Amino acid sequence: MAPSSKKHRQQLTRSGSRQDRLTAYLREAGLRPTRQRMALAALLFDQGDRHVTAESLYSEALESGVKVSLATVYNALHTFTSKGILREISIDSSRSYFDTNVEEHHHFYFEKSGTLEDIDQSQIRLTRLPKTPGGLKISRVDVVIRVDG
Amino acid sequence: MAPSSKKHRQQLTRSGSRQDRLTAYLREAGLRPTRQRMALAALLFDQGDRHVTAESLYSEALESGVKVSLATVYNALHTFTSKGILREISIDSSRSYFDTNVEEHHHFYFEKSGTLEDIDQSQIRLTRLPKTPGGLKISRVDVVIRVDG
DNA sequence: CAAGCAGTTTAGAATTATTCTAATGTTAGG
DNA sequence: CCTAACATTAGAATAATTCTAAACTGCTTG
Repeated sequence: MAPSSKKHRQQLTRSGSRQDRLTAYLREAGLRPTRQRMALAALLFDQGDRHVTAESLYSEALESGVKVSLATVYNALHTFTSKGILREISIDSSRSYFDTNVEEHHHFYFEKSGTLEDIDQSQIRLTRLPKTPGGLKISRVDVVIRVDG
Repeated sequence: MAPSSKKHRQQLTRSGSRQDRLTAYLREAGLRPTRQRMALAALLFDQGDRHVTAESLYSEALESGVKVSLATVYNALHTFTSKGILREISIDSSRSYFDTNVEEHHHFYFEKSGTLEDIDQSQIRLTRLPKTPGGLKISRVDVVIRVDG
């Protein structure tokens, strides 16, 4: 027997510190916590660091019974990125990844599987960066180590 | 008055150390020096280090009166890359660049203009690379410094 | 140097990834 | 509750790239 929608909502709210945390997270980023965003945020942020593509997240969402369109997934990923709660990584012209780790860090790229793995910033020492042309400000430094496997 | 085809060919051959060099270059790479490849190779390799996209090279070819199709440009770029005389760089999911500099080196990426500039390997000191997972072999390390200009 | 085959080129169709559009739905504030 | 601002959606549109199958050409052989 299915719980009444009221009871169900209450359960969600009660067991909801997770929901509440996500809501707060989106709000802090200046985003309205809509159903779709909440569902996607749950998939993204409830399981440690992740690297997703629009398609992979879309599939996951469908599998877990969340009703969203692919356009919404693209929207959410870009919006999240512009608000700083995701980071976009482009390895291959055919694929753009979104990384839930927004700290300064780097990546291993596994050529065969096409997957990424984070490398903590402390694991790589970049000394002697060259002067930027015209003294332009560096907005980001990405190191990608491609490995054959 | 147009030169006879024989004379023309002779001229090309005579003034042709450039042509000959390109022919040799393609041959060494294991490629047949066809008209289209020669024309594209001339555009690519006769003017120092370059960063082109398929579209940009295609435009150049058309402007300089070379008859090639876009498909051929893609073909040539990928073939050249697989033979090691070009190097592919993906900065942005929407654009793939081909770099005539195939030495180990790195890049500045100018976010506003969407252009690249080489950074000699000696200009960056990468110390303490992390161990690769499973001891996998590193096939390449790319450092991209994005600058805001 | 003619013949033929493997490797190339081509136009256009097909595919893939992503963005746009405009209509509809939802959230949050008063 | 009402409403304005913001989000979502399906489907069309766009952009970059790849595929296909037919025509062509460089190169080796006879």
